[in-house]
Amino acid sequence: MRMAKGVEWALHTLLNLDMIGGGPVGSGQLAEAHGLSASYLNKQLQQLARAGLVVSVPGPRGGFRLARPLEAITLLDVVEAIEGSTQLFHCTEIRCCGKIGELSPPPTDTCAVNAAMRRAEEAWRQALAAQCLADIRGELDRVPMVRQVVRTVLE
Amino acid sequence: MRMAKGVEWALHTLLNLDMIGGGPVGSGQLAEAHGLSASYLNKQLQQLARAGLVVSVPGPRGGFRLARPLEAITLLDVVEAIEGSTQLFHCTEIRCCGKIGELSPPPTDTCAVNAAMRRAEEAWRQALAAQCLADIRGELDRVPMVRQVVRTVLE
DNA sequence: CGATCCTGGACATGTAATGTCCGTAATATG
DNA sequence: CATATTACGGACATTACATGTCCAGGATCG
Repeated sequence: MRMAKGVEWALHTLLNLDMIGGGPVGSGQLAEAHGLSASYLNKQLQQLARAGLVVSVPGPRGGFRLARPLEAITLLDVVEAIEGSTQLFHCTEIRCCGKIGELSPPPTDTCAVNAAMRRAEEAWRQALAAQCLADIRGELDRVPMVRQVVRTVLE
Repeated sequence: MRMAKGVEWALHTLLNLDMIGGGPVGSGQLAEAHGLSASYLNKQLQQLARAGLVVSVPGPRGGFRLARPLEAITLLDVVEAIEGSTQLFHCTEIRCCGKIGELSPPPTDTCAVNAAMRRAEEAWRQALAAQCLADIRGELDRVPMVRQVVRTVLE
């Protein structure tokens, strides 16, 4: 049970896109900035584009730019864009299988185990939705050099 | 990003062990109850035993029994026993890699991205720890037949 | 027109969950 | 004591999915 690395890549890349300003940046440059695989990061950026978090610009001098300010992008937005779903627990209804399932009447309610796990995940989702990327940028800005280095690397 | 099925198996099996009462039940019977793979469920039960949630009894008429009442077993206990860890996000410190990493001074603080993700996961863990299996049993008991069927199947 | 860059699919690789098998140890029963 | 039953634990095969690569298209700028 482990989140895809693409989430980490996407979060740092979105923060870099913000620090550089408005112009689009190519996926190759964004990959070089953190030593990532260019073609694979490109896949993640396409998912961010489909989710409406970034805008893709084809052609020379093209690339990706933020679709909206970091204040309007939550951690949940990014996780769902990359992972596709934030559902950790998948109920397979084993209460309906085996001997117990055969002897039990077909259930009409939702599985109590499933419901309990979903309640916990909802707390996670809310905590993800309560934090936006601007909050993280605020922490980064307390460290000197960071913004300057990013601008140097991405021109 | 998906939780192991073993967590679902373990939760239902622990609930069954409670409904049957005190005597140990073999992993084969517990697997038949929900149509699960006997040898694989046995692995999960061994992990629950190592975590101290169940007690294993070798020999004929042996099996597994609860180590403590359901009031003292939380969802977090079970998830950690099966998954080994509840850490979803793994920071690979990509801020130290690539061109940005080379130009930046070695960081002394924890990565802000990592910190934010950990805050969200902590909310999840707390929600898991706030629910015990006795709560789920309470919901199950509102459905008729359940307890009776389990006792019939597991003798 | 040609170079650059995104798009999207196909494909290969690596890793972890899932599932099976078998030999060993422990213990209740006859 | 002998045997059957059960847990224990390692080795192995299978499957699913994340990761990574590659290539043929399409869009756009100069």
